[in-house]
Amino acid sequence: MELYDHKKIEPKWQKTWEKSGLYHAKETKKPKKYVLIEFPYPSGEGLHMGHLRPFIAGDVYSRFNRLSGFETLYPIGWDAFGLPAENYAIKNKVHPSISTAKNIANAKRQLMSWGTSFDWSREINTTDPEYYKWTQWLFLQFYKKGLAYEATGLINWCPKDKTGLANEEVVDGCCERCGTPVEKKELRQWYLKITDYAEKLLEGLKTLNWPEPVKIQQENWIGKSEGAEIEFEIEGSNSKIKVFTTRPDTLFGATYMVLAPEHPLVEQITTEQQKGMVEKYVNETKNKSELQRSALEKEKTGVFTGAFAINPATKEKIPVWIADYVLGNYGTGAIMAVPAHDERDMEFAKKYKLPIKTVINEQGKLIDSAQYNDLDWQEAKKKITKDFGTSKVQYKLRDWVFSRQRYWGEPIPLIHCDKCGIVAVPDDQLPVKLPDVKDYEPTGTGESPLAAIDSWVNVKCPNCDGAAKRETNTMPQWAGSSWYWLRYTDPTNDKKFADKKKLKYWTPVDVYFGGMEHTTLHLLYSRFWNLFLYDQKLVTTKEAYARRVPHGIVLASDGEKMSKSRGNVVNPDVIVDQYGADTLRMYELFLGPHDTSVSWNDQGIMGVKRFLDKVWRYNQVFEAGEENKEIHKLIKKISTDIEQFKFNTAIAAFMEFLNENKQLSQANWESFLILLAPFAPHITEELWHQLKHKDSIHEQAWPKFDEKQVVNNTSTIVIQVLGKIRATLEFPLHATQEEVKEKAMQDENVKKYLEGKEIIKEIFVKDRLINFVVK
RNA sequence: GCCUAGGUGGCGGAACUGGCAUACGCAUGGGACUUAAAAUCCCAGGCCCGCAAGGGAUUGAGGGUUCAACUCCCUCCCUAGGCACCA
Repeated sequence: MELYDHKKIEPKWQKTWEKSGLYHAKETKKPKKYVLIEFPYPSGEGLHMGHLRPFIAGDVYSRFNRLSGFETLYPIGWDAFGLPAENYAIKNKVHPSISTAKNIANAKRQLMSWGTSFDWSREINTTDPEYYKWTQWLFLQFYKKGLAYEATGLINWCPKDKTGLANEEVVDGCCERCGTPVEKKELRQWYLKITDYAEKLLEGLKTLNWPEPVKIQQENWIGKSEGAEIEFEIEGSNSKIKVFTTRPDTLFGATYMVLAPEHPLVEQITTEQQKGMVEKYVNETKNKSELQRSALEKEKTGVFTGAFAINPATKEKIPVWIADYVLGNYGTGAIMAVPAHDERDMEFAKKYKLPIKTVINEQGKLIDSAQYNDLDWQEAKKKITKDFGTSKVQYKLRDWVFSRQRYWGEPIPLIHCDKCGIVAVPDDQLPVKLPDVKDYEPTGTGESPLAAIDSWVNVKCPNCDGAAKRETNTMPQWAGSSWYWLRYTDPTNDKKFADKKKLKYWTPVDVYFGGMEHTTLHLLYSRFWNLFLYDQKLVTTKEAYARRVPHGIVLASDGEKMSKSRGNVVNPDVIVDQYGADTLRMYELFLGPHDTSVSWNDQGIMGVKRFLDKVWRYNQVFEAGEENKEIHKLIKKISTDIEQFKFNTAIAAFMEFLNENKQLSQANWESFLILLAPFAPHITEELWHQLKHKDSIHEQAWPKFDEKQVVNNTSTIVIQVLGKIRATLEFPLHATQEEVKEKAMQDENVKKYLEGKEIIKEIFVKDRLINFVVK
């Protein structure tokens, strides 16, 4: 008997499928399914086990839907702009487009070798000018609606390398490459006004079929809070300090104020005497990250400015401090501190011996608050807001820094003209192509390497024809991924980013597989783009992704993250070579539940390999037996498990079925193979053809089950005495309490525990158990 | 620090809406086949006591609710993801 030779059979079918265009999606009369995975970044190391998880899950789901009669779109592309390619270019003087093309070819080979059913006819690449033309065009729509604006912002700055650094390149506050302590540098930046969409982003969440934790995390990230803005006068100054507070009802308990060190009033109000200390403190915090500032919870620090404000309620003089636990970019950058009712304020007040005044009692009623005494705090919140301030809704969400001082990104398609100001590049001049450069080295000024290319920078103003300069910032990597699923519906259109009819057929994405780590950034950013485009009537659905299926990361066998430096990376190529793609696919799914992180370990892979060998042998010696009702249970189990993305238990069910059913009818066996086809597409296709079929197994109809065949006709009932199991007995389905009790009483072991006891209570759960409570 | 999730045999994991904890797989032990090995097939145990029948304990730790808790509640410990320039 011939053994299953994956090295021969798998590539054979991969070629056949590619040639026949089996997985190409078309706009048809059939109902559609749009299955999406987060498109990969083509790194030099190739795809790893982490990519396998969502890609195979998406593949199984897509194949299942095709078999179930849906026109199914499962597209793929490359999110290819980004930091590693640029850093590689600096080091090795290789143009990023060359290293990227090489990496894409390798990753594509890997994806093919896994037997994935991507529609390669729709492949896209964010670094392709035909693609980023539309990324630029879409950016201009934001710009034209006033949702893109310029402002200064702080970047990480390495004073030795004279270059800006990404957060990832900063290790323990120092430059990753040279170890120099990183400073902050103020630079001109472009922002997208995502905060304008805070409310819509929140509203939309309610309509989505997403896991609750993902929704909650986005909700908390947006961080809506309702409160009041209150102004405090400064003694001996015309300026006022404006604060935002969610608890205006505690105004009478505000015993001091705190400004963020970067607050614009700091310089103005600091007294001569305190000046030295304040400046020192401001400089120290400048180079702390926000994380450090809020993490150093235990050691809160601050300095007194020497100035006093007037509490508008009590008219008392209260000191104004600065402290880095107040952040400049949240609220107004200043707080009224109420130590009695806020933990952080309390800690700070204790440390610096500031007064603490309780204004709300245990029943939630106001005390020591003049005419508001005895009011419930919620009632008081309304009244005090009205009397001393204005009500205000505040979000934690901040506007999105949309520029990078780097080469390998989409140029921002704007032109600076002395006469006309900022002018958008006209549509017919898009794309603004990235020029070829010889040097990727940083300019030393913090500007993008593009700024050094005079021939590219100097242009005529599209408005007045006068001398003008191009914007030299590029977009962040997020840009290309903020709309890519729309392009898949119409990837070669050169008139529009996508045809509306095609958008209408395919969108929204039905299921989006992706990592938990993308919850608050990519997932929120791309929802924002879609909501905006919907308002511009450019797309046909409000929300981009109807359903989100997060997955856990694949850890190494030591439970740590796979990484080159730890030397624990498992290369999928090796597994494909040794065991075959079908084994790799099934083992990866069998490792554990889709949404939790799993540890890869090579040992268990033999179990799956043995199972597939068993399937192979079963087919070789196949002799038709009798119809078996067990297949109905299996069809139901596999169908519901795939729909719930419980792939590991589906595979267990396949194994159990084959262990227990040594004989099957021809029809039952063929059903089994079709059920298995989404998981192990190669071996099932081969066996299907061995059974003398001419067409592909992946074009068959998903088997149906008969609900009547699924139910058992007996039930195993557990007999408990005082909650402890003393026997398990078989009964016909739906046995009554009397029947169960009667038989249970005859059981020797049960008798032993009932002897001499009085039954004071019986709990009976139909077809499950009976519990005798005795005294 | 803040937001989100998780902790079950030697290992990966299963368990409906509170109702037989440990399905399935790995590893382990025994047996069959074989000159032998591999492959394959069959069986077993899982922590403690017992030859066995059986009994007891057990789902990160401690407490609570319940006839009944992996599941619900409280406190604590540990791990993972995110924290806005990695994507």
